[in-house]
Amino acid sequence: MVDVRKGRPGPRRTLDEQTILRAALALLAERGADGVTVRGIAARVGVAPNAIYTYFPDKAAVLRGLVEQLLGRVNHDRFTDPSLPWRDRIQALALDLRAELLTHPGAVHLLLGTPVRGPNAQAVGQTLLAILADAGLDPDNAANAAHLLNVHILGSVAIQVADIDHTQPPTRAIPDVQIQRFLWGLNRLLDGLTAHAHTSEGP
Amino acid sequence: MVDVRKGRPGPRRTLDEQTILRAALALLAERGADGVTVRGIAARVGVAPNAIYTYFPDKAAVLRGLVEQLLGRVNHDRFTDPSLPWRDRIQALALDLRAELLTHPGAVHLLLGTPVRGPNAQAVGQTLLAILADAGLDPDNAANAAHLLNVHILGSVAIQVADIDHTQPPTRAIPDVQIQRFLWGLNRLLDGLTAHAHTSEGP
DNA sequence: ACCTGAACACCGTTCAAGT
DNA sequence: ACCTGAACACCGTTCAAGT
Repeated sequence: MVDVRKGRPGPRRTLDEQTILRAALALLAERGADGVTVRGIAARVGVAPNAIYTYFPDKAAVLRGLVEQLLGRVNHDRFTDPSLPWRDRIQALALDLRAELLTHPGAVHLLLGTPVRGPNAQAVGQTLLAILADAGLDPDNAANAAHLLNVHILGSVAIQVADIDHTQPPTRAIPDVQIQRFLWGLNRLLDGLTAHAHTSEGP
Repeated sequence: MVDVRKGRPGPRRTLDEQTILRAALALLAERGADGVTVRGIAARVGVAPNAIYTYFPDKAAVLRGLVEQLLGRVNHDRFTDPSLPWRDRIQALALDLRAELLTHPGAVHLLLGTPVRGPNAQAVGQTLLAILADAGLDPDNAANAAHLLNVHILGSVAIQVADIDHTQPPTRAIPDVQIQRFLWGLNRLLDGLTAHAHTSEGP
């Protein structure tokens, strides 16, 4: 693909950030959060362990990139249509995020262990804020509500994952009770937001 | 202090579970979650690393004990008095738990990384259920609500801790904004529970 | 600039042995 | 039963060196 002049070795440019992050994501899926290892990633892409440090300053940076990659897989643009009821849109977005996090066991621990400030994270946050504005919340309340929803989604998944684990990654059995509890809580929460939005604005 | 007969070494019984857990708690306070190490605990109590395995089967068991120890420090009995408004009691309990978790940075990651099923954890859960029953929730709804509150408390603290870190453990600066957001969310949530309790029981 | 080999300072855990 | 010394199979990260 790229030009290979005559000498073989030297700066071979076999890697890039995306390749590393893909390997990390695969490792996360296969071996869980503890399986995401600098040495493991390096081995998977066929390189010496310290070669990773050419692309990332340290492991924490790799994990931040991994989380970003994960959030990029959530298509939040689907929920911007203001003609749909805002409750439905938030519920759908919450379910999507939850599902994406549950697909990669241990991803939540990364989410909760690393400050999430990348572009994809902000994009999801903006979508959420827009929906909440449609719901009639002023900016301050919308910010609080977005944080509250974040807490509920991440907290729910984290606790669910903590209670399972011990088993192999291919735990695909979908616990129906868990999703019911998640939705029950989400709806109580949205009830509370509705009530607050009504008291905030006049009759 | 203890009797030293003639031969010095042998089964010296210098340790017990409590001593180990106290050392682990100190380590958690001083060095954060990653600082809680089998070797570190052993060094702190003056013993070879593998001596710990006489009292705990593995590190995970030590962490479970540590979390239990932590939950034991929350005096939830104070909030059983049914003459006080249930909202106030839940709020006080939530603030207590939150404060206890924030006192030991990294404790939340242990809470979220390990299934919590010990007696102290169950006791806190029972107190919460009792208050929710006083609020007029039937057992099913009370169980869901207790879980929801759990999620909010643990999730809030986890996100807050994740956004700080990087600094030394003695970060005692109390962020006022964080507690306001925590209470705002908690109150939205309680609003939602109130609304649901009213629709559940007749007029 | 990009990669490797070797090393450093750590981990959790196990095993054989001593008392 | 309780503890130690030594070892195993790992970590993340750094450093000097090669191209």
